[in-house]
Amino acid sequence: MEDIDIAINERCRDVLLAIIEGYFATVNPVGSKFVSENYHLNLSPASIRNIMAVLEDGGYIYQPHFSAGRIPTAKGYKFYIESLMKTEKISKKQKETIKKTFRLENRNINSILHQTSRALSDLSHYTGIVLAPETSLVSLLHIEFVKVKPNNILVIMVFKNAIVENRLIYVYKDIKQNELNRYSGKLNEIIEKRDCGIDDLRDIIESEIHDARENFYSILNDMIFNFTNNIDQNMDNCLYIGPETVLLDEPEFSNNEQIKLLVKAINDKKIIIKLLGLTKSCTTKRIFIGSDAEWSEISGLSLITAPYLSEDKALRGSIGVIGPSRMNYSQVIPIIDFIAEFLGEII
Amino acid sequence: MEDIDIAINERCRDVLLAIIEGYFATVNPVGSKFVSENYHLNLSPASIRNIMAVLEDGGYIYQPHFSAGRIPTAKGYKFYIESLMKTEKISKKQKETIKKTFRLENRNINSILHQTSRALSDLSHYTGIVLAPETSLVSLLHIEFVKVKPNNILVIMVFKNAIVENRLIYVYKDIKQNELNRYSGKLNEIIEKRDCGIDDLRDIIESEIHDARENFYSILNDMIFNFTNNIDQNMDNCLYIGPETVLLDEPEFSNNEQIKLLVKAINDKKIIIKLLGLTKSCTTKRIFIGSDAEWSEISGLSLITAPYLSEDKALRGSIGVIGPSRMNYSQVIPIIDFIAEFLGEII
DNA sequence: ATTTAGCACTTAACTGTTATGAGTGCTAAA
DNA sequence: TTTAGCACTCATAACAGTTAAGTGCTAAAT
Repeated sequence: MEDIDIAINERCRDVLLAIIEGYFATVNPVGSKFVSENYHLNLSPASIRNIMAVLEDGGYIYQPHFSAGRIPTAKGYKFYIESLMKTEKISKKQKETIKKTFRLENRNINSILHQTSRALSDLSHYTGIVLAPETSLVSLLHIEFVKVKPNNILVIMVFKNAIVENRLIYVYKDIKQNELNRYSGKLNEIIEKRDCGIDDLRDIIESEIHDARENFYSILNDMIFNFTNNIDQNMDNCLYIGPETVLLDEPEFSNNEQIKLLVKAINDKKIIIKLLGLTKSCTTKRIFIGSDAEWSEISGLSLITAPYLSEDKALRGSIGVIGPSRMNYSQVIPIIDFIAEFLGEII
Repeated sequence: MEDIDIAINERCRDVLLAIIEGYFATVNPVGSKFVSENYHLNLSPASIRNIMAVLEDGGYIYQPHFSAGRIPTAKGYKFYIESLMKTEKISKKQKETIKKTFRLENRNINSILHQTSRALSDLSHYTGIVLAPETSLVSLLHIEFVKVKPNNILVIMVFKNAIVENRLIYVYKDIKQNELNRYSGKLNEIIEKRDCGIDDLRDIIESEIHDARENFYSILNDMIFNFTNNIDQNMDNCLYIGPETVLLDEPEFSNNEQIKLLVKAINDKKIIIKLLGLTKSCTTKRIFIGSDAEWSEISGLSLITAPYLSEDKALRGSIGVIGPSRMNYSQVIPIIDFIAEFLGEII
């Protein structure tokens, strides 16, 4: 299985490009005759076969069975994307259309992310995904305690990026709303004075408000414990996935087992979160190709991801598109790049 | 296609029961010989064939092709569930286990609903779904305005059922946090005095606070417009669906097209919301069987739903389980009933 | 030194035939 | 009223044969 290191000359590149484009067009293994007839390389099938043998040694293409044509491998796709493909620039008009699809007024972050995943799906015609930014590190803007019923207090925390999180907590001693207001007032004072995240706040409280009542401590403990503890739970909410059913109709998923793998791969949010998470901390886009080292679970699918970053750099997440490996990279990649940038601007 | 009205006597019932149970066990069309040999009805295959012909005329069973055994129809399943099946009671021990799976402390409603869908999935071994209760009709408990940045105000509304909703709105005139606090203080006074939902509040404001500044009106207008306008959007969030991939491995979905239909049916949330919505306003459970009048899109699947109702009757939603039509109704139904009741208690 | 034509070979996919087995409906006997 | 017997239908699997696509290799041509 180890690829032989081969020198890829001009002719090799041409043939590889022809195979990849031919495969994109027909979704069938591409043979030497087909390349010779449809791409004006001025080479006979026999010559092309020779070159194909070289490309196969190099690990760029493979044969599904002995007497079949060739199909690009993950390595082949990567080479294509990096070196062979001509990226189409996204037109100004298209940019305007994208911007229009976001109704910007009166939005909470939830619906922006939702809308982003839809925009990605609509424009790429594949499945758009959006990983929400982490909130745990963002500074707090406002805290509110609301007594819902005896012993039940709703803790609402507003972060500087307008994200609102809330938890209902149970306290053993009943506390009046008035008293709760005093607590929250005190905390908001602290927050206003200095920039602090949820963990910082806890430290500050411990070191500064020694005279606080016990209640106060227990509420805060519960609150923070709960927040940090529920992150894992919230992971589900953090992922916005567009319609996966469009992928089902792609010709490579005509086989029974392939379909099941596809559905399972997309429903296995853990893996997708892992892959998108890898991108989140990058500065540039990444491409995962099915059966690749990083995404070995399924072949035939590709995931293109790009990070986004809010202007104040407090918010960091990533977006992506899942499609068949033979998707139209030259169109999809600029769309993702643009939407990632645009999303960074508006959040 | 019209079913002939037939009298179902004791023997018919026995044979139908045998066919249904046989089909559940083997997932294959059930023939007369099989029934005769495996169920001690003391009848020869030939007699059973005669009875089968009657059941087929009545529309309770059908043949996939001429020389095949019989499979229950939707009508057959319904008759089985209503008249033939012995419902297993859920044991006290099982009840305890269910209760334990809910960690009750420090929860927001989101995670409770999430957990419910998981519990449904785990216990039934199929796909659990939960439709969140409508919030638009619930009374308000608390309102808060937080200035996020110039011209951007975050509106947070807490309802009496501890549900928190928030929207970021844009206002043309910049308002200081102090002034916002005065506004929210005023609104909270009103809310405290009388029970009112979001629409009521608007009416009260219009008729009572004539001296309010223009800003105040415009904020409120935006806020309420946005809330009522975004309900449709939020529908997506309202549905919690358990793992659908478990259904893929059921033997009836071995065929290519069937799998696609299955995935599409489950991903088409509109239909599921419609079906669950039908149940929400009912007082008792309902069962939808695939290819039925109400759920014609897919055959082979069944949806069992039950409404839940909070103690104060303010919250009304529904839960359900999607599984193959030959699922173990006698076990799944009591589980759903119990969880629906339990969920009503804890929210 | 390349390139290519020619040829033998491999494989998947399709075709047609046949056999098998499961299950039926009907009729006549018990 | 029940059942044994029989002719019939249809799906499925197995088998052999054919076709078409595509390959690798070698020897001839450029």
